Amino acid sequence: MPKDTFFNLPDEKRQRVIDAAIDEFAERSFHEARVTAIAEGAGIAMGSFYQYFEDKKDLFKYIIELIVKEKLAYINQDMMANMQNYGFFQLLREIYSRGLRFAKERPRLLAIGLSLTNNEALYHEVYGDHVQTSDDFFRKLLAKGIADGDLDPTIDPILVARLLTMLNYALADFVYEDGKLDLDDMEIIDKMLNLIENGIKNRAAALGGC
Amino acid sequence: MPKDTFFNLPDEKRQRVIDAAIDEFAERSFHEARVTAIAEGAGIAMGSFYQYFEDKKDLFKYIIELIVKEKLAYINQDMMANMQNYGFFQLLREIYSRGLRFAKERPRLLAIGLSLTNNEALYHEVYGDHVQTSDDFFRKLLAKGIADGDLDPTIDPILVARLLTMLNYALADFVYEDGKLDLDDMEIIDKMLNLIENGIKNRAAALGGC
Amino acid sequence: MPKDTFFNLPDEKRQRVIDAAIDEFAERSFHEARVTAIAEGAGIAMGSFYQYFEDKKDLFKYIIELIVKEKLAYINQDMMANMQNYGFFQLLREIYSRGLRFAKERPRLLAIGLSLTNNEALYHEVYGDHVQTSDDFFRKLLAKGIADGDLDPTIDPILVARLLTMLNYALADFVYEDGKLDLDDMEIIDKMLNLIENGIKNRAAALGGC
Amino acid sequence: MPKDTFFNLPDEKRQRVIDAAIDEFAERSFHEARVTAIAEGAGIAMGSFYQYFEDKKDLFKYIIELIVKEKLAYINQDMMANMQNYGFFQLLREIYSRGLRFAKERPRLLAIGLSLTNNEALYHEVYGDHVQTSDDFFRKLLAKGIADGDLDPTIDPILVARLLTMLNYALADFVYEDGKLDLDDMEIIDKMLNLIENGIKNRAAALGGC
DNA sequence: TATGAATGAGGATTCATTCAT
DNA sequence: CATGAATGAATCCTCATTCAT
Repeated sequence: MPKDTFFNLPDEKRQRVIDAAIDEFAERSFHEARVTAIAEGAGIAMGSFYQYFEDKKDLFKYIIELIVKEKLAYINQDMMANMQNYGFFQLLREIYSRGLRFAKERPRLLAIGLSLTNNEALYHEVYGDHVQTSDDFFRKLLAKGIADGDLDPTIDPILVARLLTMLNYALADFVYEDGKLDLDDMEIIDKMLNLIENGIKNRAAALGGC
Repeated sequence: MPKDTFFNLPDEKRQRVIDAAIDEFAERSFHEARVTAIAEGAGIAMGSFYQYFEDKKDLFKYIIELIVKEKLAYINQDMMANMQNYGFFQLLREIYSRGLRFAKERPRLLAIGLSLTNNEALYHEVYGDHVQTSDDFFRKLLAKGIADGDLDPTIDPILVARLLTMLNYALADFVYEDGKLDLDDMEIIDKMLNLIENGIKNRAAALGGC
Repeated sequence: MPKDTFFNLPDEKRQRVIDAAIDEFAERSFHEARVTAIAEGAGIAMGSFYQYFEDKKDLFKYIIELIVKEKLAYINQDMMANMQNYGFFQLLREIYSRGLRFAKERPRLLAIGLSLTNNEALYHEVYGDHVQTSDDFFRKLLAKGIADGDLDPTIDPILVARLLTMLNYALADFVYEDGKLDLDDMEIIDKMLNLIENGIKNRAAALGGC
Repeated sequence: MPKDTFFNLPDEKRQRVIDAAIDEFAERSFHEARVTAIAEGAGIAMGSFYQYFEDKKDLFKYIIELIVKEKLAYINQDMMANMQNYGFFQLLREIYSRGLRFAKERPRLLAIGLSLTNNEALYHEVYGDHVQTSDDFFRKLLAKGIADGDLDPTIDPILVARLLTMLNYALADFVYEDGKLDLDDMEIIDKMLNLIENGIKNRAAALGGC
């Protein structure tokens, strides 16, 4: 947790530090990121850095926290608060499209987040054990979907929750790789939702006799 | 490419070096990994390391090569060679189950591989541009599946190929997180294949009138 | 170019660093010179060295720059500015005597300069291509001497310029070898100038019949 | 002094070692020269090197010895043995032209020799104190020249001997810098001898009334 | 609180020389 | 004698963090 001195900083200066940190952490892994580069990027003295933060990790955790907050801001809070009024696929579509927008509009934040997922030790240090997983959220969503009769009741919610999480990352990755895919955003999402809904089996053939 | 001196080493010693390297690279990213730790872990002098390898990257590339070879050894070469005799889902099941076995039996190798996918610069240095992607493979498989009438011909093969790749990673991740899931291997795979095949929609309800 | 931190140092400390560097570079070639020895000699931490300089070469270039400046300070700027008022041999005498004084008073600086002339690669890195050679200067001087009628117009200015440069080095060498010669400075110079002027032929005999 | 094992080597192999050493020492200073490069260049094992030589310096001294011998071979022994039959300038011309030929035909040997002159410590270790100087030789030559009436008896033989030595180096340098001068060899030498003989003063003017 | 210099613990790499076979 | 692997001291350089003002 940053020191009080950091929060007492004039907004503009505090923001400069945050921006410099995001720049550096987006570019390099936590270990490779250099405190000097951040201080220089923010236009503050090295010594000041340690007036504001315990150490490099302290800043990093703070940045991750900001990213999580920012990510949440992308979610349609209103819709989430009134989940019960929406169908499962409607909600899923909303979640994915907001996630994709975040990825496109905040690519550096996304990069930092992704890099964190690849450093298990650091990940646990940042999130502790109460790993507020995206899995948890999807599990609830799935439970609701089954209860509402939208979903096949025989699916394994734990497995599917994980897959939905992974597919969310997959979407982000498409963006991160910058346009490997030539579809516009909603088209990708709708195709993906269709797959999730119906799978890839050639149903026409299978249902031929129907 | 390691120097001849390395390949002339007695098997036991060479293996010690490889093991020490795998230990270190599984634990830390390429940048964080310490040559000293590897040398110490292998019980050789620092100087010896540089008799065997050009530099740290030289060793790393070699280890990656070993991992790729090892991974290939897990694949059912016979089945792949006779692809045309098998159905799409049969092949996919085989691929996933072999991949999962590799992940369970060689978790450290998997970890190194995953960490490499997160360092784009290094990744390209190791693989060059001829990156024989898993995507490519799945695209061919999908084309065959559509041609054979196994798959819905309206799916987007590029998107689906990517999703199949991601799901493969997802499987590995389950294992890497060590038993978060309480299903046995084939059960996971079959459930996953079922989802891929049929999606998660409540078909019973939908087809009620049929 | 040293970093600002170096120039912001208290004079005394900065001078200590410079002295330690001169000591080391006078004793050992650029490659042999040890940064640690310089840091230790200056009483600073290894890390500080790299706060002041980019790297070893950065310091070396700076020292060379100082030497050049110092050498220039030995030259009679006034006389050089008013070259046209002096005869060729008068100017040459001045140049040689000033050069000799520099060599005697700053032997370590001389040693560094001489050692640089023996590392062609480094030399070019330090001076680039605009190598303001001593040859160039002597060529101009010779042209003037011929125009003024002081010099035999049939001499080859390029060759002679080079020889005058070499003789300048020869003078420095006498000094560097510490008193191999028992003449006092001006006597050496006058003898040398006499040789340059008249050669070593026994003119008395040759002109006997005149 | 190389060990007996070295001298017992088949000629061809011994020569390979010598050539490899000359290559390396011509390219890099003594300190920078790598024993490994020499061993590799000669096609011998590292261990063998130390069967032949005490250490790197041992080989270096030996190479210097060879160079001195080779240099002597360039001198017209016959003429030197019968010095008394030749005039001073005749002998000087011979010495310089032979020296120049050596420089042109054995540039790598020359390079090694020159580099040695720039490492005083090493120089003394190689030659000890009995520095068989070229100076000594020229002094004798000058004494003879004066006795014969060829030279101005008022010159300082010690100074002039040194200058003649330096001019010899100057010649070598011209060659080493590869054709900075567009004169053919004998022309350079004759011009140089003329300068040494007569100096550069405009004698025509001075002797106008004669 | 701000500053920026000082510190020193690493870490990669080189290479002469020794050693075991 | 030949071989070539083994060794480890030396050296440059980086950078998080501390300190003094």
